[in-house]
Amino acid sequence: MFVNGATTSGELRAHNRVRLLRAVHDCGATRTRSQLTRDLHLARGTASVLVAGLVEDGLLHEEPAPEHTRGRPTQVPGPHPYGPVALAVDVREDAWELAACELGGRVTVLEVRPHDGTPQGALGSLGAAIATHGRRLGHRVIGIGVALAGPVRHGGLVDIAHLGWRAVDVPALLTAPSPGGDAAPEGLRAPVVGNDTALAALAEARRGRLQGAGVGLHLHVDFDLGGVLVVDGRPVAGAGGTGAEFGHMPLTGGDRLCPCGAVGCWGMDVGANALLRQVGLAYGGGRGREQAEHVLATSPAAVEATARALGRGIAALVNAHDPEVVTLSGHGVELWERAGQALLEAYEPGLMAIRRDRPPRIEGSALGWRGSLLGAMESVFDAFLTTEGLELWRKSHPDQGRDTPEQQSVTHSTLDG
Amino acid sequence: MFVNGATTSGELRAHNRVRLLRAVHDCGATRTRSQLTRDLHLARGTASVLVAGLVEDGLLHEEPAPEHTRGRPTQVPGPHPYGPVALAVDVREDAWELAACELGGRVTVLEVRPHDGTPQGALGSLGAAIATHGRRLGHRVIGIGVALAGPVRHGGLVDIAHLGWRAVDVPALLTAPSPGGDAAPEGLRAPVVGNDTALAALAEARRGRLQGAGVGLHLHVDFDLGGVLVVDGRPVAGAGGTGAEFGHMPLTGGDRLCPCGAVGCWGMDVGANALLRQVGLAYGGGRGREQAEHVLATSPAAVEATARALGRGIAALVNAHDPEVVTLSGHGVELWERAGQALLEAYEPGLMAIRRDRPPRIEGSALGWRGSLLGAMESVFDAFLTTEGLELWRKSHPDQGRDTPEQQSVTHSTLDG
DNA sequence: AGGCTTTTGTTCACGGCTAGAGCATAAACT
DNA sequence: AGTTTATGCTCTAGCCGTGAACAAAAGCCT
Repeated sequence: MFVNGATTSGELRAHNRVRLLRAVHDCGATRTRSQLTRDLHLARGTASVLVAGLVEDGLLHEEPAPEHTRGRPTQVPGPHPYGPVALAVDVREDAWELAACELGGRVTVLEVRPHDGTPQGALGSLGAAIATHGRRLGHRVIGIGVALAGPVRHGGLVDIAHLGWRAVDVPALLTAPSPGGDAAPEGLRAPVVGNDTALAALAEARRGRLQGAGVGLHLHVDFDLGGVLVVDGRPVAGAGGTGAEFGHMPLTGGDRLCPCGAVGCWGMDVGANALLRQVGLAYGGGRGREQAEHVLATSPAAVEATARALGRGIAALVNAHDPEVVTLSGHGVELWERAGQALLEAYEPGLMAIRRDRPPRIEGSALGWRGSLLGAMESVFDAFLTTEGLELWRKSHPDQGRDTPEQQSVTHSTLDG
Repeated sequence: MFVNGATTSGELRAHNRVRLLRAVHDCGATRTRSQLTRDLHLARGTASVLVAGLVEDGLLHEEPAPEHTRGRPTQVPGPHPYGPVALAVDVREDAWELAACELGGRVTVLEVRPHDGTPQGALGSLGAAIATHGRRLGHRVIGIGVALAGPVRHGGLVDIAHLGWRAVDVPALLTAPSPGGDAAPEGLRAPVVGNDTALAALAEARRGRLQGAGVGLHLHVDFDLGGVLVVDGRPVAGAGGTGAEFGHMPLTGGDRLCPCGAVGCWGMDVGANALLRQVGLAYGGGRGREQAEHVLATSPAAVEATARALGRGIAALVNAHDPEVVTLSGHGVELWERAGQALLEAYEPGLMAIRRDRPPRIEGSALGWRGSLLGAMESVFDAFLTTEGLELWRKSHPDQGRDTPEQQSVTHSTLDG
């Protein structure tokens, strides 16, 4: 029932390797070795052996700490220059962004490209880009995480109602050889697809304002509204992976038919589509991002109406789940900044009386629109930073200790370029 | 971030002790030692040492397995006759029930008593009963779990709107010396209070129809409606412990003021109060259980209307959370049995189109009205079956290996009597 | 500049733990 | 009664983290 329990001496070592690497990753490679030793309650000798092993395996690289006080100077373990790299992608309705991420979370954007919203248009060019960069990074690639603006069914079938995507097999389209483009190189792992809201929540839990929260609620506002509960640092993604759809509950008393097939979904009253509808403009189909931003900037009435709908829904969710914090990303940040008062005026009366003394605080995300991309990265590292993931790396990198000159130049230049 | 990870050799042993004990508890002490050895991937020698240690500490007791095939017969580890006992209580609006539970989950009901619904009336007599039985069981008592029909704020403050309980300090009232009754004996642990819905969900996850479900939804129907998400075998109890209130979301479009202080809560349309209202009877105040049962048995129209409201709300929650199973307890079992068709007719249209192919199954609880009591027990054992919990037991039972005659008679007779 | 203090990295003997092999045990099968 | 089969028990080997002693590398003080 409980995860991650070592039962033999060997697993013990593996488990401590994971803990150390996880600690380095989570703090962004800022903690010194002596700090890590203290924080993880390790003996100095143990830490010594562990770090040496991880350096040997090409996972870590130590550099002198920039600041000293007294005593022998310590080192800062960070990503190995030829160490693991996660490819992360954020696929929106109108463009995609591909990035490479090192252990510790440093992100290098590799490519950004607009597309036409069709599965082939969006995923064909992306598949080729992944193949190209994947080949250049070689065995350093530990996984590919893809954030998508729609429910992701088990295995990667994606539906985006307002774009007409119905059960699109995203991993298959991404690895299929595109005409004129590269085919996916052998040995490249299959992409792991996730919902953009769930991944934004994951990033918020690891590097944003949900850090340390036992139970948090994250809402992501784009054309419509997504939301998910975060428990112990992990979004609750549902049994089939499609569980970040808090927008599809009838919380605001509407009776409009939602593209999802249900009636009165709350998400229809919050997001770019709702803003456009408020001012009488055409909406839907994943179009109108600029117009919606214009409405946000110029039409306080529409913004406040949307903020009130958001506040009413948040109150219902807070009643049900009792989160510690509520975080907003995407357009939610602007709604909160521009019409926070209107939001709170709808929020507070919707709360149960016992929650009104200390309602959970509402915060805009510190990660802005980057959350989904960062979450895609974190999902890759979550799979890697396990005993199994590290064992796989070890097997495929048997002589990482001695730096092979050819490998250096090829891989190193790519991530920095 | 991850729980339960051993980092030293000593913790390793402690961790394996917990795993073994947990396995015995979860299967109800039915697995043989050889099965446990295989299931936990232990070497036979290791299992030998572990079991011997746990027997020595007065935690386990081995008996010959009733059935053999070929080969040397094996033993079945079960609860030690003088081993740990959890006290569990279910406090409803009109009565409470106190039980003693052994490792493995065997329940012995100690006392059932009606009360008048006031904090003093309900908790005074209960506190005395706990003191009496607690004294008799002595150091065997590892904790007291209390299920209560209202939101439980951090530390044990309970609000039950329709009974007029406002921030009632339940642990304090339970341990205060009652006039003419027993005071709590020294050393008896403070009661741990939980919400009845959350505890029913916990029991369902451990011994009911949510077993093995990664994400499940549990709804408990009594006078009104409670609901909670179950993730990896644990109900998500919220930041302050009041997170099992799915009934307080406006999912059915009503505009009635709820006793909780919000408007249009879904829970007002599902439960005994709703049934009474449907047929024009007086409702509220935690009264009318028999009348409501009469309505359930004789008024199909009222039952179907309630079932439809339940179905509509479940659809919204399924949309949001994508659970694997939905389980119903309390009156929910009867609603499902008597008006399952009406429930499904409201359920299916409320689902997102992508969920209609394989909607999560809905099931009545196998535990009936016993869920909350069993959940209270499980919450006590969850705290006990940890490295810390077992260490405490070991310290307070230094000579458990040799059976002390006096201790035998006193403690043994009590649990069976 | 030289010695002292402080903090960290390294090495190694020690005790604890599990794995696994070999042997003993106790039943069912032939 | 002997054989087969599965399990329990015992002991050695190998691995792991601890903690102490020692080495190293800086800042601080005189």
